Amino acid sequence: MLTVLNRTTNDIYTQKSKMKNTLPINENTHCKSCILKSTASGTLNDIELNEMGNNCTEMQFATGDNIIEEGSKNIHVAYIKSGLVKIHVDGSVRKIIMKIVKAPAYLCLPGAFGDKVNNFSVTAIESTTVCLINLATFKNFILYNGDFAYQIILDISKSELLNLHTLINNTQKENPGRIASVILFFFEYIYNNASFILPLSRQDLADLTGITRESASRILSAFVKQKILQIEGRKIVVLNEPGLREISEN
Amino acid sequence: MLTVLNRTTNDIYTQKSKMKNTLPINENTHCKSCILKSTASGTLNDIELNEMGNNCTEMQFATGDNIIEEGSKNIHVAYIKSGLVKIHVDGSVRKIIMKIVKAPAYLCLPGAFGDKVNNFSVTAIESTTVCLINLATFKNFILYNGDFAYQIILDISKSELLNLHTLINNTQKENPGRIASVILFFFEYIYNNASFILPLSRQDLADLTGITRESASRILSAFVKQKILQIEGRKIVVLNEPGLREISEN
DNA sequence: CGACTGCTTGATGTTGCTCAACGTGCGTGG
DNA sequence: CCACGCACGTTGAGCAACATCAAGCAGTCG
Repeated sequence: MLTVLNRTTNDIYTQKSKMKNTLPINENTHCKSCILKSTASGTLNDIELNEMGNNCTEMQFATGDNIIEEGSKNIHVAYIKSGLVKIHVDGSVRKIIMKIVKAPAYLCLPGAFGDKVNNFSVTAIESTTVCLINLATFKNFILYNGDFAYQIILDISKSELLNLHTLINNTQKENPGRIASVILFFFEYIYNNASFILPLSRQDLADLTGITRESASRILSAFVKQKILQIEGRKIVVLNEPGLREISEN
Repeated sequence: MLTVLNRTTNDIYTQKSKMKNTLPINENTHCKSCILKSTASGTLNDIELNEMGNNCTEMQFATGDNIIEEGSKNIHVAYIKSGLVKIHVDGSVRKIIMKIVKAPAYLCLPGAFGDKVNNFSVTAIESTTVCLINLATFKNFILYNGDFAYQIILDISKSELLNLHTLINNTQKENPGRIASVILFFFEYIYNNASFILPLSRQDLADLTGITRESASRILSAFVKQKILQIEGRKIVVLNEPGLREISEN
């Protein structure tokens, strides 16, 4: 059963392996010695960790690679050990980027349990390492290890409170405020540095904030004119953080 | 410990009992015989149900009564047995109604576990019966009953997938589409009837869709002119459902 | 009766989308 | 190799959608 599952996992990813750089690193991962364990996995004992190792595939994705495809069957829980991804829905007319998630984190846990198929696509926006854990194995840990279950609930809860901010950001603010918030998010939360390379195109930035590409571009230009930002392609330097913060709060 | 908790619960609600009609119905609720149990509670055995009964207060709220106040300390899990509520955040400038929740349902589970204080206010918009369950008791069920934990995770997951629709509704649609979606929501999901009394003011409708009171009013008037709706105060009759659906899909 | 709340409608200004033009870099195929 | 299509980025002009401001109306409560 375990090996079969592992093979299934591989099959899926070898079938569509026109992707470059997308290779399983380790089919029988040694979760026991993993130093990037989630808080939840920290509650597992050696036997459970061994079982997790037997039912988990670690994979490496390059920038732009598709990690999870919307509509595909839901047989894993994805945990990102390192890297950065975007979670998005690609509608016919417009795309929406739901959020940017940095490692370490579980991806779309509510999606994994709420539905049989994936509700979102996930794409790497930096080089990213992912553990794909067999959903049945994961469910067993929830059923038989209360501490694990509790940590998972905490994890989902916290991530949902963050979603609230996205919703407020995208419904209550004018466009410059939305862009400012996203810039601050990367500054403070992702890179913790006033100077960084934005891992998103202008189109992505627009999809993340629910505005058009043109508006996003114009707003960035305006920020440069106001000496709030310095921009060179995707390289951004925040020159006036208080100013940016004021705009983000509208 | 159990009785102390129960007394604490009561204290909170007697202190602020300028509210009319807000009375604990039953301090030692007989959860065992409750026919409105949640799926999660269905996994509890008699001993656990008895413990839940000892740590849970059932209360009745009238329309307009505040059930949970934003910023208050988080010591219960709220479960609505019957009725209808709005979950909202009252900002200084604007209010946001996050969503409308009908019984039976747990309220803001992610809020209960993700933070020490409540992130939202909850207000009854129809006569509503609520069970307030001691948070520590609830946590124990998660820790020691895997089936319960799993059901709670399913519950949170499904509710979060619904939140996605809210987000899409409020970011991807123009104002008439948002209003149309809300009308359809009450028609199909809440009342299952083309004719109903909207339990929201125009202001609430605006806060729920992220638009202004005036716009909401104008859009409703337009729908009447187009013979899509018939409106008399808060009474709404859907005359042209396909038309409404088309607008809601933009 | 006046004060107040909830609702509606009109006039006006602003925001931001759409359309369009133009430039750039990249990959593909002749 | 160049020509071409294509995604990305920037900027301008015009227009539709909305918010804001303002006025007025009906119902309610003290």
